[in-house]
Amino acid sequence: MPHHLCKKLTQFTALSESDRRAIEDSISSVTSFRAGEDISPEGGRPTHVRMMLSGWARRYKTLSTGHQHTMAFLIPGDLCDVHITLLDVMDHSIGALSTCRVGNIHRDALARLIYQDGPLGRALSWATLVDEAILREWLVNLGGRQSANRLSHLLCEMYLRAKAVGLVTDASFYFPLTQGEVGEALGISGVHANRTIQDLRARGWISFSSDTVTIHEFQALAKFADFDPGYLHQRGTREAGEPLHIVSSGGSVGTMA
Amino acid sequence: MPHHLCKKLTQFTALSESDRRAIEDSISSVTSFRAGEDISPEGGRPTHVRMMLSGWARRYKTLSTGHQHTMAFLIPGDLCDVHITLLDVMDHSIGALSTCRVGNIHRDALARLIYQDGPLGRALSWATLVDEAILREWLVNLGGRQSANRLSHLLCEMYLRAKAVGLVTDASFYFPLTQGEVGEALGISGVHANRTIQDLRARGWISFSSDTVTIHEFQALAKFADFDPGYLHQRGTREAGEPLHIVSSGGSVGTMA
DNA sequence: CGCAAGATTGAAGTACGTCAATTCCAGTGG
DNA sequence: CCACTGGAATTGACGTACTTCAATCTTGCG
Repeated sequence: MPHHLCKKLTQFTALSESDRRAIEDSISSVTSFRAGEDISPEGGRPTHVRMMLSGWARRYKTLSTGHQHTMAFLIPGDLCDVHITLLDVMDHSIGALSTCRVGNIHRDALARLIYQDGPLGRALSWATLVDEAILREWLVNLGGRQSANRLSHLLCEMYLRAKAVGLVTDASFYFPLTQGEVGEALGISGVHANRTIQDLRARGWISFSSDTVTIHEFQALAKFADFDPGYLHQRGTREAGEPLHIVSSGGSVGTMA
Repeated sequence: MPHHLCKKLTQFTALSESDRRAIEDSISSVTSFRAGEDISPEGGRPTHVRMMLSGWARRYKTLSTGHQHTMAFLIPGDLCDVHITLLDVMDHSIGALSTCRVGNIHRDALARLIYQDGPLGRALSWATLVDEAILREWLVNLGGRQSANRLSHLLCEMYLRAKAVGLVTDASFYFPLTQGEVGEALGISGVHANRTIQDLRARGWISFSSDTVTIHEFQALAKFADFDPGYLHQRGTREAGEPLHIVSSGGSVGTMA
């Protein structure tokens, strides 16, 4: 069932049927979590790497003040604890933001896949490096922009990432976060997250309904956020001037099929 | 000459003489840069990975507003562009903060070292994962603490990292940054960086003289910063309750040999 | 000695935090 | 069908950490 991971990896390279099966076969079991539960706690020594099958999760740390800071959002197709193939101890936690199902892959099994010489190994390494690039971009986003631009940037990223695994329909995608959780990712308080969301909503660029965001004006959002999709290293977003998502001519990318 | 890298890797695993020679032999040339010069520009497609031999550098991005944000400091023993073994295009820049010498390693040569099955390959992968852990910690630092605590955290980290490669003498180490550059890493203005530094100086925890910092009270600094060295995954800082650097009893760690 | 870059200081503005009250809304039980 | 409930969203008022601008002072260095 790991459609999403395969779809994601396809951005980097073509996968053979046996590669797909190798991923499939590496999943030894599937576990479900409810919103708020820890999938993998800080200080733990997990023997298995998790693959997100459905739902959203977050990578976070808790400070001694009690504040929690989210470092990454994990959506279907993302791998959780890849580094524990070498690093033994979790230096942060993984928590479920919604009901979610995760596939468990033994660390040795993943190590065999990722360190093998071939398309699959390189594709998995690529995915890990992209995760790191995303982390760098979050750091810059946090350090260099103010809240409204920051939120715009986050939404642009999640939109493209969701799209890459086929989870965007009519410019809308599942977005199960409370405003407080948005704040924990942007480094702002829940109250200010609310005001920031209202700002973007008043501009007509986005709207929410229950657990779903809709991006009405991707262009405007991207420009406002100074969003350059290059860091996602998606096929077509960076190579030799073929701007797939950011186009200077008119037309809302958000409404593309 | 890559003493520093070898010393760093030794934290993770013992290296054989042939491993050391393999690293040594992989360096095809050495280049020097002056402060302010770009070692590797954003958008570039470098064929070589750089290894810091001497001096300090930074990993940074430039926003459209002109603001630059530093995502990492690179000191002797650090590798610069490891991800370009797979990611082709640099999505950020590497810039020299002081005069520095870097060794050039062809991306294919590094790939052979890092993807090989054995202690050296695992040690290099470990170093890459630690860099990522540092990045996560910076994100949390930026998002969750205010400037004085943030600066304290940064100084604690750089102190331990410098120490790990043998660059700390009597609680002092080379620190060639201007206050403006400190600000670019902490996400604050140069003016505020100045006031923040004065704060820590007034508390008697640190002092500067020309290009050198001295950490007078590592303990106090670490406590103030809520600094937990676990993320550095250094030998002895995390495993089975043997707190090497953070001890609850008295005595300045900063003055240890 | 003199210059330029960086460090320092002051004053005034702004983005965001905190606290606390109110409203909204989905789910639950009667 | 409705009243009840708890969590989340929203709003207002006020405090504060930081920014910006601009002046002055230090320091390294040719």
